[in-house]
Amino acid sequence: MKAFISEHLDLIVAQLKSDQLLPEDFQPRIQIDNTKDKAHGDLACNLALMAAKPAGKKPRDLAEIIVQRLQANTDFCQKVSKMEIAGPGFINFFLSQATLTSVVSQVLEDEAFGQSNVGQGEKVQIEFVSANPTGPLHIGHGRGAAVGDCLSRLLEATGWQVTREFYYNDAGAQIDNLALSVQARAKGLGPEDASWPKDGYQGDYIVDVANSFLAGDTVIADDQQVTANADVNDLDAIRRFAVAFLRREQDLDLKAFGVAFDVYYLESSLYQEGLVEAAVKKLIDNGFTYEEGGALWLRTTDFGDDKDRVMRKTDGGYTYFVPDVAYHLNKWQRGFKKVINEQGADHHSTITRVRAGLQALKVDIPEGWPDYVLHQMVTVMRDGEEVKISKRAGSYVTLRDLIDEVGCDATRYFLAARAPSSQLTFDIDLARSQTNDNPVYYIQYAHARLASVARQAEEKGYSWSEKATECLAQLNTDQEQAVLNLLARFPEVVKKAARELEPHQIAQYLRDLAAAMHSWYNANQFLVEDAQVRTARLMLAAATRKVLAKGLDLLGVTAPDSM
RNA sequence: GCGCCUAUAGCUCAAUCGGAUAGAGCAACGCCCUUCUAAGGCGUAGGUUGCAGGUUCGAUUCCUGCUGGGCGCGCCA
Repeated sequence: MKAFISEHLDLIVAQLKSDQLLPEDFQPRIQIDNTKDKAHGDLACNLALMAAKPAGKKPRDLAEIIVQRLQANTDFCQKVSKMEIAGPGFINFFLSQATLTSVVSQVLEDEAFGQSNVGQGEKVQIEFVSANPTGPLHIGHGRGAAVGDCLSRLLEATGWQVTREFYYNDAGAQIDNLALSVQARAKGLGPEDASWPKDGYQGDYIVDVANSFLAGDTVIADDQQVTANADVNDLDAIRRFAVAFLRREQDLDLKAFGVAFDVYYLESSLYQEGLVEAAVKKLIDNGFTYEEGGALWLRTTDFGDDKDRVMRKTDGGYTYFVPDVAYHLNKWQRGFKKVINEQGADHHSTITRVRAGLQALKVDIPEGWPDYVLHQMVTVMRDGEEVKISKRAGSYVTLRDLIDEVGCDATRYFLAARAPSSQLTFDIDLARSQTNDNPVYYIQYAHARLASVARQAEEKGYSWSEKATECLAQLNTDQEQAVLNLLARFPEVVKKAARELEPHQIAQYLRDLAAAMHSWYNANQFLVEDAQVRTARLMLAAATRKVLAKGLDLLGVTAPDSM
């Protein structure tokens, strides 16, 4: 509908230009907004405000001219029943009843309602979580999982071909530390012993890994199968087993969270396939490196960094961002013109380095590539006190804890319902309480109520057809109009959330829609005697239920038929 | 010291690439279950949008400078 009005306004602008009321070079970005206040109609436009100065007229006078010309168009007036000039010069559009209710049949008939083709089938890769296999996933990973998966769903809904990818370091110093820690536990040592590895992982899960290793267990993860040989002196075997064990554990957590990946990418494979060496050679050949103090440096300051960065340490090993550059070159070469990295804001300093490295490769990668979505830190509260997140201390709140205590739906909703750029306080006590403090229940309850209405309509033999559009004129209460307006907004909300990479906009929308539904439910009885009214309400109820379910699905939250 | 994020009602958060009177939930108070699920609804109260400037018809939004909070600033990842 916005597009419809926008097209007509474009025509008006063209007319005004040819009538010399507007300068030829005037290029307005015509903005059609949803109104906050119903008194302002359904949609509002600021064209007269934008064009007033170029036209040399008062905004309200110009608005008057625009409205007159629109009123001359009968096609337009069929869809827009009334126009008003308001405030400094807004033009408010009141949609006709037929226009307002048309969304009901759209929703009921179009299984793809809300979807669009903005992405035009282009490939996009979303890398998220990417936790190292040194322990169970913590709540920060949970936020990454929730946001990353919702972004994936949003982009799928807007016509992109999405690859979900998980990258992990299976070979670095932290993995050595992991292996040493497991070995120490296998030998019966604890953190209190003198020979306990320096900075060893102290969490209880290390004991589990050690016991499983000693028991000769077999674990399967990421298409690899590892059987423990129970030899506490075989550090290499311990390393392989520990990585597989923890990867399996992480995958079970992610599965319980409703998140699945298409690709698991191992840092070690970058070395095995020579991609790191190839990238380094290219950087050297391109002249962006120099040797100093026995190390090899990349001149990242050429690309906006505040100082140059070491690529190859004096011990011959590469610093972490070098394989990162090789990895992203590989992403590019796999044909991903659009890549989104969802990661914790504590790693934001890598962005400049990776982008600098990619530019220095000189392979025509665009300057701002790839995109990043950074989520801020999550603070966990329990019993009114902050629970510290520390991977090495082993006393952090795991994603598994949350899923077990709070439930998958509520956890996903809480972690995705806030802007990623905002810090998040996760109050476990609040989230796990079975009271109505929990906003996800509010939305799910709206869905369950509508499902219940549908059941009872069926029991009473109140059948209806999706084609009964003539009944829709009966939808004239304030509450029904509010629901209709919100339903019509759904496609643009999905598009906007996808464009701005902000899943929380969906959560916000769903809350609004649920609120409108609950108000309606309380104000109007659905299963009334009047067949016309009843059918209209059942149709709107079915459409609302469908959109609630679609929205919840974008968040990865279930839409229960009863609660 | 430098970089990124952030500051909105008592609390947790929204606010459409700058729009009209800044909105929800929780907490507080008052109502509504003989009616399709009260995990609900209706109403009241609650604000100098951290501070000071600037840009403009219009600023929570953009710019500058302060102040407070978080994260980062390693030949760790």
